[in-house]
Amino acid sequence: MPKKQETENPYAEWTNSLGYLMRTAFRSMSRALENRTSDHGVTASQWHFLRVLWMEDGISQRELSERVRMREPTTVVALKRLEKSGLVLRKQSPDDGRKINVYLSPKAKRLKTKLMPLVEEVNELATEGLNAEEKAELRRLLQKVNANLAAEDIYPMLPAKKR
Amino acid sequence: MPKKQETENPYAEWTNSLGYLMRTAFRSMSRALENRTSDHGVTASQWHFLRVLWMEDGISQRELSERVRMREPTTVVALKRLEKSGLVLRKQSPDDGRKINVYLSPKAKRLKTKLMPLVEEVNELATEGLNAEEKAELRRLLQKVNANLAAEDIYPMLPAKKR
DNA sequence: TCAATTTCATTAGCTAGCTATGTAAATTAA
DNA sequence: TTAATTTACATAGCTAGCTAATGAAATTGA
Repeated sequence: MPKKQETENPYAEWTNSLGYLMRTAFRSMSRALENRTSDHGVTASQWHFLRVLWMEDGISQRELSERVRMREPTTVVALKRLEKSGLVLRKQSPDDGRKINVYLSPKAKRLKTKLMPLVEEVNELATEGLNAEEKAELRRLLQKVNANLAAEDIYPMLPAKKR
Repeated sequence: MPKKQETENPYAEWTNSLGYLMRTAFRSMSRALENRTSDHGVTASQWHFLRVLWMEDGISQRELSERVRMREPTTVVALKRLEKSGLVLRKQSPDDGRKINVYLSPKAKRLKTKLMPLVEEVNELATEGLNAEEKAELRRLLQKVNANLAAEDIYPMLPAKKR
């Protein structure tokens, strides 16, 4: 164990823990994002669902859950709110009566061009002072962490084969 | 912009976003942690508060909020639950009638030796396959992100001067 | 010295996650 | 071809975050 910093900074030990760093980084990013998107009536959580739908409009709720890596009840509740604010429509699948497909409203599609720059802004703020290699390295390392934890996680890592 | 991977993986675009990676990494770690600590009646959220108190027993609720970087109402509610499960005691400060100091119970102090290895296990699982330099780099980059976002965040970065 | 301001904790009420459980449609198997 | 199983969604009830507003003690300042 290197003990170099500890005398300078009494908090170094636990502010250096991966869990602490993840938690604070995630919450700070969420807050920064929501500060910007809330003017358009979109929360940080909703943003994650919308981003997937902008890529794959019309997928089922189950598929959507897998994409955002949230459990089904979380998705159900999130979609109810998105539906209430007129951003998505839910239609029963004609092929399979169990499935409900989720579609973006025109309003939600228009929002994409407004929201994307805001998110870009947050990403740039978050990675300010990092060069291109460092930014790529951060992503790579986080993906590795995700892959490592996927073993005991809910869904297989994407791109997912149907299990 | 390198476009190498995009043709291989249709999800590469948004699964590469910093917000997505942070969110999934944080939630996966929380779940992995809670899977292990729940046997001892401790949630992932409570863990963060306990860890600070193991370092600085007897600090005020406000100070505790700053350390874990959560808002005061979040801390109040978390402490109520910790108090109810017999892990902390809250005593009004004799010096300042507004302050409430938070103390660990003997039970909570004993828990430290049981919980620390579990958390260590999660950290190792999360960073499996990364060498020492990569682990250090991940921490360094996350700290940089935290520092960048601190500007529009709630509390000044630690170690904090009293503001 | 006492009125105004600041600080610390709290409450109320909201969104967002989770697990456990239920229900109906589709699929599998007897 | 009907009974059992699986799949997809929903509901209930919980913890954990947040903002806004309230209350009470301490501090400031006229």
